[in-house]
Amino acid sequence: MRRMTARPGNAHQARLLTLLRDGGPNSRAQLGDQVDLSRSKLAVEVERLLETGLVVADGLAASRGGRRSHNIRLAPALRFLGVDIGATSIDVAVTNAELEVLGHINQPMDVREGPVAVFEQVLSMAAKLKASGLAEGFDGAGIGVPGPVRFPEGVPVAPPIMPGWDGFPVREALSQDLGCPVMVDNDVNLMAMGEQHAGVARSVGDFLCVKIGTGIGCGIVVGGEVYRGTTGSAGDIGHIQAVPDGRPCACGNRGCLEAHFSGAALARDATEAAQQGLSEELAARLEAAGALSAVDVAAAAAAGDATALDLIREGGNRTGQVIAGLVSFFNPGLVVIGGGVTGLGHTLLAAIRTQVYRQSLPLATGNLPIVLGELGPTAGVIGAARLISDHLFSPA
Amino acid sequence: MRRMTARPGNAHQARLLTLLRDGGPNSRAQLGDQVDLSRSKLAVEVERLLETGLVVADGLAASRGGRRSHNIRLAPALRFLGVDIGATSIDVAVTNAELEVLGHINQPMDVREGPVAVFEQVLSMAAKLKASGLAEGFDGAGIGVPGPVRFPEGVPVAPPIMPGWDGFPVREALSQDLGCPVMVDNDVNLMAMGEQHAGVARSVGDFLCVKIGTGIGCGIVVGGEVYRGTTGSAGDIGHIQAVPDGRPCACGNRGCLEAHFSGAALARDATEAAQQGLSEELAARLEAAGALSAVDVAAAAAAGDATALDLIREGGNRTGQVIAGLVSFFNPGLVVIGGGVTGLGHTLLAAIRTQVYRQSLPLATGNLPIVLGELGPTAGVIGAARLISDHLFSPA
DNA sequence: CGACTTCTTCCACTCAGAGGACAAAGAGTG
DNA sequence: CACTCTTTGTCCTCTGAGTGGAAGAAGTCG
Repeated sequence: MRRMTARPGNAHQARLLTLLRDGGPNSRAQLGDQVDLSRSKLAVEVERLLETGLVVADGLAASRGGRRSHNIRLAPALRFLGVDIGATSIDVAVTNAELEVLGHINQPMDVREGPVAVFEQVLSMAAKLKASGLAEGFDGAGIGVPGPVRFPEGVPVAPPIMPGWDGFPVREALSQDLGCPVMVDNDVNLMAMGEQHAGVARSVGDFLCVKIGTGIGCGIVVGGEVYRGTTGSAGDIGHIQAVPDGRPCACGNRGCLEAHFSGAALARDATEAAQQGLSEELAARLEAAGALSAVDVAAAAAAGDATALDLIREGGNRTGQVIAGLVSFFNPGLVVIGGGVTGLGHTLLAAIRTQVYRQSLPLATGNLPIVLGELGPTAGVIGAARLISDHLFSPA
Repeated sequence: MRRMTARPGNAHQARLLTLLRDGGPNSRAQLGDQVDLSRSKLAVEVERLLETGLVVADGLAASRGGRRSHNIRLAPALRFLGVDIGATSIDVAVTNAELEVLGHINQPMDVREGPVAVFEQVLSMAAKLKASGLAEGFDGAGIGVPGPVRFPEGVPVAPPIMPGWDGFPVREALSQDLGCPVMVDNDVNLMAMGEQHAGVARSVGDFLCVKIGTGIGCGIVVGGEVYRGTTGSAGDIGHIQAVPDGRPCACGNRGCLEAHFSGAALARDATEAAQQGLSEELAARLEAAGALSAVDVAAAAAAGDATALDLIREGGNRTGQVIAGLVSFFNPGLVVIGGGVTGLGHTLLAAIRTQVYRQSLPLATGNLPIVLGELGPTAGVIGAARLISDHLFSPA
């Protein structure tokens, strides 16, 4: 089939597309209730959208007490590709125009293998999804990378954990290979957009989304929009000092949050504890697997291992201290905790909450929910799909 | 004279008013270059503004090579009142519609005397300005208070250093007394707006404005707009933990930045040092005045007193640490340091810069100026005038 | 003085959008 | 089933915002 070529011709059409995306199939009448346009105007714009093929008729709606309305919906053949490149694995998903995930695959891979190898992998994963009959082609793709991005150009800048990616024209290259429009953003920002679109952050205007994975980052949403900072490095909280004169960090400083708590730090601490004989549980796992990861710590904690729980609590305290500072500064309406370590679950959450509620002022914490992300690994890919759909559903 | 009653009738007129406010008198042709409207449309809107009296003719402009243009400007009789209520003093100023300060008076007063006493004082200061012939009345007033504000209603909420102000209807009360529209905001936000309008932050979209006075606060500007947070307490960085298990703070926690460095903390430290005989300079000043303030420390430092310099450096380090965290998080394009302690000047600035440049990542600090505010005590009142003019120059 | 620019006004024309009238299609009622 | 009432969709007219061209007014420059 011919892929999506049209774009909304004006702001009204763009608004209608987003309503259909976020609210699913809808009747003209219901749309009219939401957009504050005259019926005639609405009819004209819907007609134009139908002509472009972005929107199709979808049967009759139930009666609301009078004549039944004809439903319309976004073209069911539209497909978006959501790609979430993590430090150690890649998530790729296909969604329809309503951003529902139709297929999702995950594959371990180290970003440090460089952009060429990574994108080869991404393309083969995308091909696999296509081959399974979920899509005949892609109308757009959103890509998340684990480092700062110059957003308008879609190019990673000075990514500490991604040597070889600096300045690589991700957007352009992938747009070529996939043959569709592409947008690139920091993975944390995409997670925030995902939780905003389909997760816990619906209907919250200003919130923070802290992602604890191999590193630690924070998505910042202001007035419903992701804030990226002057150079695209906003939310880079992994290198905030959490412990004065603490551990040396890869960045050259000491005591960075990331050096004391993150997937990588946790694995290292656990290994050390196991070798020192502090925990039989962890030692057994180390023996079995040859190396420990955050997942092992989570499992050990779930099994009641005191050392593992201590590690998590300790890390949660550190993280909570930093978040407390951010809460005082930013006064968000919600804090979402997500990322690979969500498996650490409520032990971690409790530690973070304790610190934040203790250290920040009541006015800021009074009505501040601190919750785990709802979408897990799909947050990133949904956010990626959302990113490209926001782009494509805005006037050209 | 009759005060300003009209408001711009549409977004075009609002835009023209702001252009005239920020750019001074201007010809129709020059305005046309900036607004992307057809000449005819522009002429119509200007005509309407002239009818309302908000704008008046102002002679002929210089020729740009052809027929000379007729200048127009904002009504010269328009007057805004800018009020900046600090913890220990009150600033009141009158500005014209271009937000130029025509008169400015300052009077010491403790906010803790409560809103009634303070506003009595404010009104008498405003009356004094009026009596000196600078204004026949006020078309609007902006008020800054040293604590969080529920912005839409213009009401202070839970202000720690302002007992008796919680919930006081500042906006409504002053609007009654002054007989003109009033807007209320946190003093730090107003300082940020002032520096943005007429100071160092012109043409910067995203920046932080750290005010170190009796307390410490931070104005946050995102995309040219002040960000106030969910409950109006954004930027309240005085109670971020700067020293683990540090000094007890009035808020109930330990180690808050404000407890270790602020006008109040500095005065206390200096007094202590003087009493312990660590500094002859400070001891002499204590003897002479009976008490020490931040100003004394600044003077002693200027005179080369080692103890005073140490105090400033120490405080700068602490503040710099906190700011470094904020820079990593927020990735601003500029950091402005202002407030009462600007007298501490470059010693303080150097200490802050050192910390920030050392602790934050290069991508965030690479092109990040950290500078002292340019406007000193007028930043607040200019920001206040800007606040109300933004309000009045927007469509009703 | 004449040629060329720039500024301003006037006017005809286009077009988005509102809103009313009316027809179509359903629900509810006796 | 006949009737009324409601909701939906379409058509048509009207208004007002805005554009762009033409022409006059008021300059500059050689």
